[in-house]
Amino acid sequence: MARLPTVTDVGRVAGVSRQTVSNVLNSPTIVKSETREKVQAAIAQLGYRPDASARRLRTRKSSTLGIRLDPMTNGISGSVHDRFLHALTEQADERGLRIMLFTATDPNDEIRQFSRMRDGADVDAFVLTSTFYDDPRTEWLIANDVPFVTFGRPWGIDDMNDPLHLWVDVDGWSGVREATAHLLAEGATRVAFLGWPSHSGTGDDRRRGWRDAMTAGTSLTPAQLDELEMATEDGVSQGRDAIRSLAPGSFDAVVCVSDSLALGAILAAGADIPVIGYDNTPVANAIGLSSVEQPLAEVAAGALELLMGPRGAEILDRTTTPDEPKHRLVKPHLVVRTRQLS
Amino acid sequence: MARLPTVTDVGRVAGVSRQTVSNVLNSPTIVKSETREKVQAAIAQLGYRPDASARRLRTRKSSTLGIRLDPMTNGISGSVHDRFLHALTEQADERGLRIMLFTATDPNDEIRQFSRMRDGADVDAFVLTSTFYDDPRTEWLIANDVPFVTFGRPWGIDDMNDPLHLWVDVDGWSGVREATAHLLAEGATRVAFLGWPSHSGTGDDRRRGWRDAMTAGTSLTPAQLDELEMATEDGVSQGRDAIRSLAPGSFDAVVCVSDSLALGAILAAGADIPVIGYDNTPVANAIGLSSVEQPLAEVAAGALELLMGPRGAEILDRTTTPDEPKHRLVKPHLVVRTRQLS
DNA sequence: AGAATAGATTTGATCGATCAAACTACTATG
DNA sequence: CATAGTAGTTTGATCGATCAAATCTATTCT
Repeated sequence: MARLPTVTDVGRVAGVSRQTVSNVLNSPTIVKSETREKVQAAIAQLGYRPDASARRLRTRKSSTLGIRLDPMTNGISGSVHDRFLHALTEQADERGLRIMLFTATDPNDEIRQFSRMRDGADVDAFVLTSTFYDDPRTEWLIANDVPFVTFGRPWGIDDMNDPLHLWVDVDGWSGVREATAHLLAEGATRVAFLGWPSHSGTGDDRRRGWRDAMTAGTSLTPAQLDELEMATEDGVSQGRDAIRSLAPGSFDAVVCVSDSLALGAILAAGADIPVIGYDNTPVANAIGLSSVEQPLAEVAAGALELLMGPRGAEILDRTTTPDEPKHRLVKPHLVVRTRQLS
Repeated sequence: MARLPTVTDVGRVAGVSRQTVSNVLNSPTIVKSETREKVQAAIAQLGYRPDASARRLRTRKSSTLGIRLDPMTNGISGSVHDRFLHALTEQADERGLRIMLFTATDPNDEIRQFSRMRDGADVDAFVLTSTFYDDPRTEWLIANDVPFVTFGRPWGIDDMNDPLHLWVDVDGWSGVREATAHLLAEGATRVAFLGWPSHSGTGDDRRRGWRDAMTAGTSLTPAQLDELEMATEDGVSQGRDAIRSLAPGSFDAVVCVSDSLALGAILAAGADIPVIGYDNTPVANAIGLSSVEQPLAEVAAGALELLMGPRGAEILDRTTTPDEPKHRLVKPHLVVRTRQLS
């Protein structure tokens, strides 16, 4: 196969220099429009594409985002990460960015990967998912001046407004609150909450949503709410066991922090008790489980906007752009379904 | 932040030339071991990492594989792609390759993306998933001399042994045959098959597995088998409706081409009828559904082996390596569970 | 001893693009 | 009229690595 055309080839055909070709590509406004058209015709004629590696070498930008591919420990909810990744890839492409994957066994390994990819000039920025308390990854990235954005807010309280930490998150509080209110409006009076143990920021946030809705919509006392509140690790059988441990008749509906737990709740509680899950996974769709849907396309768009500004095609240096917003909280919405199962 | 060290910097510290440093990295054997150690010490001391863009520009290799991220139209079975991607990323990393994602709306759009990424020297090779009859993508890649491997065999009969088309696939015939034989061994006599309409190569292959097992393990006539065979689009409700259309008592077990269909079958057939699914998705695990597990790590390893040879770190030109194997069929295995549902 | 050979390392050129500065042609200004 | 200014374009240098060929050194052969 013949050598691919270069800027020089295009220039020769168009009767201009290589730099003018480069200008047509990168700063079209400074080129006389007549010349620009000649060059564009030559580009089309030769089927020219800029060589990504050469451009990256010169500009010191890779136009690539790194993102860790989670191992599928999440079970059913893995599709959330998957859908987010898809949305991110699509929208990044529109902005001229590529997505590069990596894996890591634990946070420290992940930091090692950051270092590798960063030093190799492989990526310009990282997108992190599943942040947690005192996340060492974000500390490292900030300390080493590597641009990044997280899907998930920083859960150490002080960090929420750290201008160096860009984040997008879904307002789980609002989502669970809406789900709970929906159940109350449908006639439930004692909505149980099936959540995660409280070391999870995300879980605590969703729990507050349930508690606030219950406090506002019922006359139950805090102590009574405590009895409706359960915490367990994620999983179908864990959900089932948790609901079985409740006294029958002590609750008439359940809100869960995940579809896995919700599926377990359905199995234990039977057809008469309405259940609402979280994440709107394919399973929820399959069995007719109402669930809180995270607007992942919006999250992806938000992440890119924080990194690149509303329209740009370049990663901004956040230390020099104090006016840009630093975080974004998007609202999920409840998808109501009628049960197909049991 | 200080400029990152280059080969020249390393050479200065080690007291050798830049090319020797390069040799230590790329052809360690030609460097005297004493010198090699000095250079390696300098590399460690400076924390040197080769610049990926510079290397790629010079070598004309990106050390990157492109893979399309499927939209989650697959519902429950999306996790298969996800797990494959994870295994691929991990093993590619071990071989010094990175994985770059892209999306496409249809096969022609995908071809356009191939062209873009290829011309930009962004990727060296592609990994394709979900091949189908007369796939235009593989034709294009072969015609344009772009290395690739597919997860899924080419379903046009002549193509199966095309030495230019590298492929890995899971032996669905064997998986479904094993599943069917298992049900027969457990006492079933009339195992129904819930498959896809016959324009799908994968589906046909799995159907043959069931038919062969039934022919070998029962004395049912072909006409009787026809009555146990169903075809429908994928989905839980489709599976449920298909099973409901069978006369009750006309079957005593079901094998399905997917976990989605299997879940539908369970809902329709009730607790007494054993059902086996395919893909071993998180849902199967959650509800205690037996299912055929695809060994995706093996598939990923096989894909890389076909592209790069058993140990290499470079993509081979398959036109010049007639001795390397061109495809690989891996055997899935049945995961037996006891039902947790209904 | 002198030449040939292999082993180890260095030097110059190059990959394809962009940056920075220089140049050209033409207009505006005192 | 000469000088400065500006828009548009070109030339030389550079990013960091590897390739190809040259150089140097030690060893072997006739």
